[in-house]
Amino acid sequence: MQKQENLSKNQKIILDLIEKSSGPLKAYSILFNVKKQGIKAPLQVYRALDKLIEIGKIHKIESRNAFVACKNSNCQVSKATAFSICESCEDVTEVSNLKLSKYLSNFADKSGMKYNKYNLEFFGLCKNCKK
Amino acid sequence: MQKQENLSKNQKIILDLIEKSSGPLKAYSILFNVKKQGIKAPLQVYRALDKLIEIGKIHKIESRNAFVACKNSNCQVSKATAFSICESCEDVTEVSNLKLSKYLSNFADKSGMKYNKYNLEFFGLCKNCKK
DNA sequence: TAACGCTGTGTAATAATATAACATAATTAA
DNA sequence: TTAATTATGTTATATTATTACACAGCGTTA
Ligand SMILES: [Zn+2]
Ligand SMILES: [Zn+2]
Ligand SMILES: [Zn+2]
Ligand SMILES: [Zn+2]
Repeated sequence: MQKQENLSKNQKIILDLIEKSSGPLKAYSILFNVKKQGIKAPLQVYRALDKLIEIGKIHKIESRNAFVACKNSNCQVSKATAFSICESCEDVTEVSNLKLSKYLSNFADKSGMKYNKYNLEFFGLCKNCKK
Repeated sequence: MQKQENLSKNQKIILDLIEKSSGPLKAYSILFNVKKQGIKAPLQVYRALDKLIEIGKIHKIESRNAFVACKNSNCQVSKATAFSICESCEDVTEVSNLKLSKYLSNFADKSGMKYNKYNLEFFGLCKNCKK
């Protein structure tokens, strides 16, 4: 895994912001929040996001167009991601369940396709919201 | 399940187009293709898409912002979807595997979340592309 | 019939998300 | 030290999706 020390300036700024956030952040909200640190254009944000995704430091929540820090310590799983998303408060938690990831990583159907990556999003109501 | 006869004019036009397509369609490509049938504005397309998704006739491929017809006959599974996506040719196939859907529908982790829906996207190379 | 709720339509404007194109600097590899 | 690779900065633009408002059609029901 690439060390954080190897990240570029913009990548560090943006990873730092995402890691400190309590929930998923959207690209333009990230942009807004890093303007004071000299990042002025969407592309600067998207480029950093792309890199951070590539090295597994963050993940994109596809159904929300939002980005979260990886919560699996020393994550190797940018290619095998699962999240649970509360449809009421929009809280997102990264699911880390070894049985699930093994099951999905080994999944094969009759299509003859070779999978090298998956993304799973569960939806429902979190503990708080289902009260 | 709602029958196609109950669909509105715009909904029928758009479902028909998606069902006849060999792959996922994007919203503005749909718009372009139904202009001759009197559908002129993005919102008309998105409204029909929303309804068709709601009743399970189509699904959205979240990672691609594209829409496909449901291939599970008499589909009740708009709340439990799985797709395999070829990263080379962008071909998309709906995975229908009873074991998988049971496994995921019953999945529960320690988070205390009650899931009522999931979406799973597998990525890889299809038969043709991995040659 | 009239009032109402509900679903769908039409239209214009705009918001939100993401990328293309081009120029340059910094870092790494050969 | 040349070349290749990676990152940056900037402007413009493309793509995806929603807000807001006006109105039409249909079934319920008062
Ligand atoms: Zn992770
Ligand atoms: Zn919640
Ligand atoms: Zn389906
Ligand atoms: Zn392919």
